[in-house]
Amino acid sequence: MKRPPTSERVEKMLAGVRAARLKLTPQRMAIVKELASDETHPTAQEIFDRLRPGLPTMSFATVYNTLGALTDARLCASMSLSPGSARFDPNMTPHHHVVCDVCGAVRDMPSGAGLSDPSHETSAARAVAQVSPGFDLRSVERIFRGVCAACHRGARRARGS
Amino acid sequence: MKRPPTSERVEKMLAGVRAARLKLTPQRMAIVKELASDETHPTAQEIFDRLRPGLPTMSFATVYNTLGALTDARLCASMSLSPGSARFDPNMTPHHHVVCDVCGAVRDMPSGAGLSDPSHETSAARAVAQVSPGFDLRSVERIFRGVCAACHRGARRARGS
DNA sequence: ATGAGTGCAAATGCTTTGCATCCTG
DNA sequence: CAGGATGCAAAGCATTTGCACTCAT
Repeated sequence: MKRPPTSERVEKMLAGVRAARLKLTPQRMAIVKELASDETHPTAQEIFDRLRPGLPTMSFATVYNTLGALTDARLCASMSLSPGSARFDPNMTPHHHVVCDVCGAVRDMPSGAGLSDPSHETSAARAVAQVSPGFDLRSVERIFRGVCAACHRGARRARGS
Repeated sequence: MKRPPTSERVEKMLAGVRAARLKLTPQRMAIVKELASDETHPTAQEIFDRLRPGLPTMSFATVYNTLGALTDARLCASMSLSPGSARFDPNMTPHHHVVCDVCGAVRDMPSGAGLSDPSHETSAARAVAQVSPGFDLRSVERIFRGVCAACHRGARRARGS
C-alpha cells in the first residue's frame, strides 16, 4: 500500500521517456514532473494552466501531444470515465477508481484492500468469453461511482438546507 | 439471466416517460422504441441516423434533448467509458460492461455469473471511505477492457498478417 | 544535420443553447 | 391554451491537424 515518493515516480517516468526514444524537451520535462507527482488525475487543461506561468510560450497542443505520446509509450494512461475532458493517470500498476458523478474527480483505489480475488477474475474471464466471443481481455477495473464530499456539501448549500 | 422481450422493455420505458410527466411526442416515441430494443449501447448519432429515414424533419438536438431527459428521469443511463460520443444504456439493472479499447463498443455483462460477492462489496465500501472520506457511494461497476473480435481481425488485416 | 517536437491557428467532432414555432396534456 | 418539446442554426468545449520553425540527439 506504500506509495513511492514523488521524486522516484518522476525519475521512473523520465527513464521511460528516454527508453521510448522520445526527445526530452523542457516542455516534456515539465509535463512529466507535473503529471508524475500528481495523484488527482489532471486534465490536459489543468496541466497546461499550472505550467503556463513557468513556460509562457508553451502551447496547448504541446500538452496534448506530449500526453498522447506518454500514453502511447504506456508511461501513463488516458481515462474517459465521465463526460468532458480526458484525465491522465501516472499510476501504471493495476488499481481501481472512485469517480464523482458530479464533478468528475477521480481518486485511486489500490487493488488489494480486500478487493482482489483471483478465482473471481478467472470466472470473470469465462463470463466475458460468453457475452463477447473472441474478445481479447486486457484489464479489469472497478469503478466506484457516487458523489464526493465536496460536491455533496455544494449540493446541500445550493438547495439551501 | 433471462432478458425480458423487446416489446416489454419498450412498454416499460414508455410507462416511465408517462410517470415522469414527459410529453409523449412522435419523436420521443421513436427514440424510446429504438433505444429500449437495442443492446448495443448506441450513440446519439447512431439513433439519429437510424430514425432519420422515418422522421425526416427530426433534428439532432431533439435526439440529444430526449436522451438527456430520459437520463434525468433515470429511464436510461448515459455512459462515457471511452473517448468520443456518449453511449446510452437502456438496462437499468446493475450490470458490468465489456469495452473495446479500439472501437469503443460496449457489451453488457450481467451481474452474477460468478461475479457477485456481497462480502466483497462491503469491504469495498470500507476501502472507498478510506481513500475518499465522505464519499457517497452509489454504485460499483466492473469494466472489462480489451479488444473485441472484430477489431482484432481488423488489426491483423491492417498489418497484413 | 536530421527529424522529432513546438507553437500557432484553423479544422473537426461532440454537445449544448437561444429562440421562434408547434403541439401534447 | 399553457408550457413543454421541436427544429434550426449558432455557440461552446475538447481534441486534432497542417505547417513553418526550432532544437535535442
